[in-house]
Amino acid sequence: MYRYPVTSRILLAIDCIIFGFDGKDIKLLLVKRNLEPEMGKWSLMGGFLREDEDLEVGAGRIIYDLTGLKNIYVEQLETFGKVKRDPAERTVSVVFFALIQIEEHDSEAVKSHNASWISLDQLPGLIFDHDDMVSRAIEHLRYKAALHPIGFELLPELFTIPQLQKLYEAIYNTPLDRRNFSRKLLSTGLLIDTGCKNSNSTTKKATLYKLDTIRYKEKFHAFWNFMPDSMKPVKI
Amino acid sequence: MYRYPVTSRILLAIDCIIFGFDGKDIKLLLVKRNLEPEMGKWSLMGGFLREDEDLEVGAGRIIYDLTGLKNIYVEQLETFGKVKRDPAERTVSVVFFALIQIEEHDSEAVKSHNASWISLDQLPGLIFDHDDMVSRAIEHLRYKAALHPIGFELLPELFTIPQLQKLYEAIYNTPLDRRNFSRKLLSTGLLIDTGCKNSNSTTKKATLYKLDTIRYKEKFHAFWNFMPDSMKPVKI
DNA sequence: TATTTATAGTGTATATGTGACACAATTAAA
DNA sequence: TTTAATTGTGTCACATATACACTATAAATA
Repeated sequence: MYRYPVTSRILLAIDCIIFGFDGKDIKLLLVKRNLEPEMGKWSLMGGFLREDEDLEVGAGRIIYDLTGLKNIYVEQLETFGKVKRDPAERTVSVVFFALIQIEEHDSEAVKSHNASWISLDQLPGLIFDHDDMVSRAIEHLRYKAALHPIGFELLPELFTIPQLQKLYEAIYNTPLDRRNFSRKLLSTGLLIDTGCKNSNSTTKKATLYKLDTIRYKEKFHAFWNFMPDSMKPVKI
Repeated sequence: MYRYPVTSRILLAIDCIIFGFDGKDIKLLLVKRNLEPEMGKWSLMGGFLREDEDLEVGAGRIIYDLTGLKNIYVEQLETFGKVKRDPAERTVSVVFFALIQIEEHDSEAVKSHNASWISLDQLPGLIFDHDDMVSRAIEHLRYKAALHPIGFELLPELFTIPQLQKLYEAIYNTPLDRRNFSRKLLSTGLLIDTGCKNSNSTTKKATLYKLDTIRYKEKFHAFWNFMPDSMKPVKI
């Protein structure tokens, strides 16, 4: 078989930005790096692409390894390839963006990888260009959440409207009007009233909804302009 | 210096999707491939990433080589990495998305590369997964043009509102109402009336505008919801 | 048992933006 | 000078967004 007459072949890494929401804060799953260089410092969860592996498969493997979860929301974000980004050797990193339901993760696996959930406002400095990757991912989260109903990916299967509101307030770091938020959300037709009530609450119990997964797919592009203009994503 | 103990290093390609607009149709700059495999077939313009080269620099080099243009609108689109995407050898391709002013390109350079401008509705089948790359790029163009004022990148420095309208009609493949289009455009405050008139027209001459580049940067995120909902990007 | 406190749920008036549509103005060719 | 093609501007009805106030529920407490 023909092989290209080009000398330089490059190491390909995959790094994963894994978002979760604990009901109050948006969090990232970060690990203490267990290999040189920069061993012991905080970084994104990553790994090297295998020869027999598609990119998304590699990302799925890395995420499964750390969280025990499959079939979650993952998209490719951007590829970082500055010549000097990794001091050891030239490495190009394809960065993936994942949203998970934080309750579902396998805490044993997380512990064994020396990983932790860390709030966005308490992020430590990360190795290499991982800070840039995170900035880009937060920008993308804000962008995408204003246009498409991806917020649900961060919530449990059953959720209340106040929970959803707290999520959006966390994403955009801004208070929202309860009444307008509720009306706008319900008008999307994406929520199904389960009839049940939230039992956690100490006062009036909120209605539990679930996502209408059929309409979710239909309406994935019809969620535009969900956030007010003043909240439109701006680089941070 | 430390080097990672991983065996597989991979060939990294860059492919560029270059859009132009001739006043009537959106066009892509495609080349007849001059190396094996698939020599002689249509493909995107591409090349291999050099060892000493950042990704964007590589993309800039490839685009400059073909068009003679620098400082144009380029963004990274997506990285394609299916194991079998290139039959010769595993190659991961980082795809870039470029918008150029079609009048400005160096037609000698284009000719010497066996390249042609081809309308979106007359695209030939392309090699490998380049068709997928193009689909993704068209989707991205529609998405982005509805949210950000990038259409200007495809027009000459001086342009008329009817020209701009034809551009958006071409992007979304739909007729738009002249009056509403004009009102919406002017309300962005991005256009500066040059006082001049278009001389090409055979009937009433349209006013020539130029882009307010300062407001362009300020308003890059404030262009949301520009297209009607019915035109929101849908996968093709 | 009544009251208090915290949170959830619904309604309305006003302003703003959008889409549909009609008419006047300009230019060159017939 | 009439005609045909294209550009520029105005208006009305309707939908949507925002700001804001009141009612309902549940648990703790007086």
